[in-house]
Amino acid sequence: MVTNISHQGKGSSNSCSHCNLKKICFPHGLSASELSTFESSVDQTVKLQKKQKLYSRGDTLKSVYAIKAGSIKTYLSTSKGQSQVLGFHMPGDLLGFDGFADDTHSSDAVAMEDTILCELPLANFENLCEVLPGLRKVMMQQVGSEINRHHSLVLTLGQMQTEERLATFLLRLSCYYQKRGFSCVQFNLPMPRHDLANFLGMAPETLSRMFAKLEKQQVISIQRREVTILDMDGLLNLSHEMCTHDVA
Amino acid sequence: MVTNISHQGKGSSNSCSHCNLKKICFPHGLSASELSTFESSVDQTVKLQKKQKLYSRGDTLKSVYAIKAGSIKTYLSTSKGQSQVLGFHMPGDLLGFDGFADDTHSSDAVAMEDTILCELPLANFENLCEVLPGLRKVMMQQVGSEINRHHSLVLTLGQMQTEERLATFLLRLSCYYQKRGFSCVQFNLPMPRHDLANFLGMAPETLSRMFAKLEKQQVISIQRREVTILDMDGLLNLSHEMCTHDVA
DNA sequence: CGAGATGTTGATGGGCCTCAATAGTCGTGG
DNA sequence: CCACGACTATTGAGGCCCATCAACATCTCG
Repeated sequence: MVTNISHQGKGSSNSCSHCNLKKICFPHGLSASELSTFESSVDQTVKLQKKQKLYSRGDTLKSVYAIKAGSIKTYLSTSKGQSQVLGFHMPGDLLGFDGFADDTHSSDAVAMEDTILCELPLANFENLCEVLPGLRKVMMQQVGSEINRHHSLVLTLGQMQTEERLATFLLRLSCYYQKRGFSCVQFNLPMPRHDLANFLGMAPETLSRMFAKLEKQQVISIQRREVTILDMDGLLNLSHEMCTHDVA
Repeated sequence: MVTNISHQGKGSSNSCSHCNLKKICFPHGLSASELSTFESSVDQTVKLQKKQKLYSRGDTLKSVYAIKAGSIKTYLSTSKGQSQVLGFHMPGDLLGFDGFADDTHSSDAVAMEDTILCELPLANFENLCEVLPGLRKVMMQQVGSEINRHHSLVLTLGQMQTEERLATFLLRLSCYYQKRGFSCVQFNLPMPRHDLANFLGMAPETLSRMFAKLEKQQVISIQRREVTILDMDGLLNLSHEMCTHDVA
């Protein structure tokens, strides 16, 4: 269960209307009056240290979370000790939809680095849906985006070879950063090789070899976790996919 | 676009309160009064012939659908002509969540046999969410279930070997039929080998070999599309997974 | 500095894809 | 009723992609 999580009450920093993520986070699409109603219900901030869990499989769904800073990895575990990374989540992303089916989380969420999240308790959320039509719309959009991301991941894992999986991932990450105002040709991988390989359904050694292969083709250059895309068209050509979806 | 679809107005047969699927479909969890409000908005029935499409990638989201009879396959296509089956949907299942992100369908849906669906226009849906708290709850549950199914599929494709994928699939299908009151040890595969192999991320030949392998181990018997599970524990042992999720 | 975590590179084998041929099934029409 | 072709499914042979094992290099941090 969740223990040792640092909760703290609402402070001046916890104002959606002044948050620099408001265009991609929860409040996206809410009117000014709706927003003021909304932000008064986001009554807590959660702080996690690196490797600390936000929730585990089987935990009761208590809140929906938005990442304010840091990053979160979600994953499933099997009875045999295997695991599958489901996604890497960054500022502006929402977490907790995995618990909607039966109010119980079906996956695990852990902080990849020190992370701050905004917490919207489920009871507040349901009340807000009653009075804020815009929030219902936003929620359905967010849920739809999550489903689309899963679809893309299934396509990647089911049909692509390892090189194409990596190329596709890099392109999505590039788009993802671009949307948030960062460079789309140079960025850092927020996760270790081990996690990325697992996410992409391959062995870490294979991932390393594919990075080397892309470097040799002069499509990218990578040092440790810093990626530079040298040939965007080449990368697109390897991935056979338009860059239309969010990163998963 | 969708053409040649047979729409017909509401008739006596289109009553949710008398539908034998009401426990697993949309109305699940609605009160009696909510249900009567709800069913007056499900104003059409859609009939599809085998191989006819319900919607295609890029179509505007107009309605959410519930399958009344028949079965629907959803899939993604790539620019290279590849495709990935996302799911096989049967009576009581809902369709259309893939369009919530931007009111545009991101996948294709086609009838695997002659199929009848109940149609809930999006405008009605949004109005109903305004007045029916139970509907919002049900929708979030359904969406959560869909997300959980995707999670399981990602795990299957990302981590399992072909034999384990098939065993897991058969177990989920077994649970699925059991929930609907059918036999969990003998049932028919509603899809051809080609589609099932694609869904499970393997070549049709590999799928055929895995069926043969399971037969040789006397875990199942299969003739054409009729499956009989001979050794449920053996199947569970091969799949390394509890049977807790709906079939995808 | 030393230990553990992280990442790279090489050698080897196996799981599964591909290609090909055969068999079985279904729908259609003579 | 059966013949025919199209579709679906099975089975075999060969080879490649990638997992595994192992060794080494690099980085992080107490």
